[in-house]
Amino acid sequence: MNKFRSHNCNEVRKKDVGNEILLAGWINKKRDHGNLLFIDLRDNYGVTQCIVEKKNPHFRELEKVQLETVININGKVVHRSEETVNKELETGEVEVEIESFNILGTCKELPMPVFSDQEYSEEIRLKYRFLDLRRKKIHENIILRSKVISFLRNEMNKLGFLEFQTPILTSSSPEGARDFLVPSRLNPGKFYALPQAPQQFKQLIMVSGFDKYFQIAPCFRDEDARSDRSPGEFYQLDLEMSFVEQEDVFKVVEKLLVNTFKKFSNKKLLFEDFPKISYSDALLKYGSDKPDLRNPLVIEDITEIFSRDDVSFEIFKKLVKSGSKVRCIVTKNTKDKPRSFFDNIDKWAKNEGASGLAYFTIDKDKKIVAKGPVGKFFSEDALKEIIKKTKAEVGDSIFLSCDKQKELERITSLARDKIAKDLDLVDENIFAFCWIVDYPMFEKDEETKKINFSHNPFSMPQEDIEKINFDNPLEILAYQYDIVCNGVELSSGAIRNHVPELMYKLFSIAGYSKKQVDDKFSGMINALSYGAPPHGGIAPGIDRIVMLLANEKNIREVTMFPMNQNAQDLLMNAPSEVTENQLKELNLILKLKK
RNA sequence: GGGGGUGUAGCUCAGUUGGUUAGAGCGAUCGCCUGUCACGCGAUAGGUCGAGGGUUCGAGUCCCUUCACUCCCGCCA
Repeated sequence: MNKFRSHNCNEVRKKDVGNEILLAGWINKKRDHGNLLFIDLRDNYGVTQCIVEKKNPHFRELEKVQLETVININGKVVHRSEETVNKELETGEVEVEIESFNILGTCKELPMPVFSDQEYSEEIRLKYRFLDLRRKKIHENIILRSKVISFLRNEMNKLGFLEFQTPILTSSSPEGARDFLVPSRLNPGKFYALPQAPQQFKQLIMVSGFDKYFQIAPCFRDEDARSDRSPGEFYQLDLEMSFVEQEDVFKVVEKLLVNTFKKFSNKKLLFEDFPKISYSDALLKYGSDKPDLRNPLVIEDITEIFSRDDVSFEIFKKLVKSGSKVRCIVTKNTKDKPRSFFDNIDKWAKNEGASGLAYFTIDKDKKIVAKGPVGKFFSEDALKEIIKKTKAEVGDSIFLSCDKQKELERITSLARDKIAKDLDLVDENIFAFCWIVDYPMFEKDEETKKINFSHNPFSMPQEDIEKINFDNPLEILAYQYDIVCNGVELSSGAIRNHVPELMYKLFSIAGYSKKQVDDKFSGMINALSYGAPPHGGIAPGIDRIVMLLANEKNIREVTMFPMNQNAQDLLMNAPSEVTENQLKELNLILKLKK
């Protein structure tokens, strides 16, 4: 037995009654009855109630000890009387009669309470993260994170994947996010970049013949934060496999995620075989490439209805003539919803920058009619056509929006969420996974009209090289895929392009010369010329997986030491200024914007 | 870079139409209390109302500027 403790704070049970024990931990809570003092002692494992009476010579001293002071006590384990058993506590049938104690770590007046369910500002939580992390919920989240990572690592090992580390100081790449740069002392004027992902390294590992690789990989991207996106750094379960097709990757990852989510959550999985939705379908049916499939609402395109002569909705008809589209969302059996339900949604849409959401409800007397402000614009035949197209029924309502495709996707996607929320259609108690597949290789920047890679420039186009129509680059689809769960993008992956000539060709479409490709991707393009196996992989985001499992809406709740929105670490005071000498060694001169 | 929200005691918050000395709970300090588990009771201390400027006889409250935190857009192969 060591000098601090014989048991942890969640171990003592009835069987220990009568024994002298040593406990160590933080003072979670005191209840001082004047002649009787209760002390809840807390550690990583739990809480044990300790008790001391006035006759004990240490009583006065213990009464004065601050909360969150670290002490150890020795004392005798005793039964609690039946009325005083605490069922909330695993150790609640017993308590420890303190005989003596030591203060191991004193505690000043707390800037924020530890034992409290109150919420605190991020600022104080991050500044005193070590206190925040003592609190039950986040403490458990971080433990969950550890367990999830161990589990993933173990599963990967079982599947025959080898874990390798890849460099943290590497080279800047032209595609993708902004890099974090590190100046090189030995190479004046040159910079390393922190890896945005070990993308090129994992491909090199495949070219090196290792067959199956994984890593719990830190990734660094200098982009602005969101609630589900830490500034600076995050972790991926990075994996890559040789001699695989898309389906082989799917099989591995699907099973891995199903096992993980079943093990660490009680929520139901809506699909154990993840549905595969093409990128273009996703944008049509959900307005987004990260649809929340818990939401049953689906968007339908009914543009063609507005070229009919028996539809007199002139505003939409005019817009359609000039290239806009009309899409709609059908809500089941909403004919008895009050006017305010519809008007609120219309008002909400206007607030979101749309021109509003038109709506009508399908009803039937002798014939099918549309009720609502725009109902009168549709003939019975037109309504029948809409019903056929959207599978709507009498009693359903239809919300319509008309705009240019991109804006229309944006607003219908938001409307889908909003309407589902108002109608309470989303079951919070399930996980709905899906694959988004068939991403286009390229996209057009609407402003510059330039063709860019839409996702990963190293992805393999789907056609045979000879059949690819390079004159229509926007039509080229790639073996590129995402996993989405409950509307959260969890991973991105691809079958990689391992053919150098094809790589040069694709980069040339995005405006890179052969020389630029050779310069920027020298390691990889060179490696591909010396016997590269076909290979592919994916990289599920660990922080987001844990966020979903912990039922949290913010990534900082599952990150031990996160930075704030301005990418500052308030605890360690980073980033910070450096000395003149450090700058000089690095051949740097600061020229700050005023 | 842009838009929204928030900012009052150590912490969480209230503060009316602009009106006397800015309040509560928790925490801290002191006192009382032998069965609590959010113990209870009493008292005390604790405030640049984020900062600066303006309007006004008078500003926590209205206006302008600015800062911090946060959410969103842009960005995130």
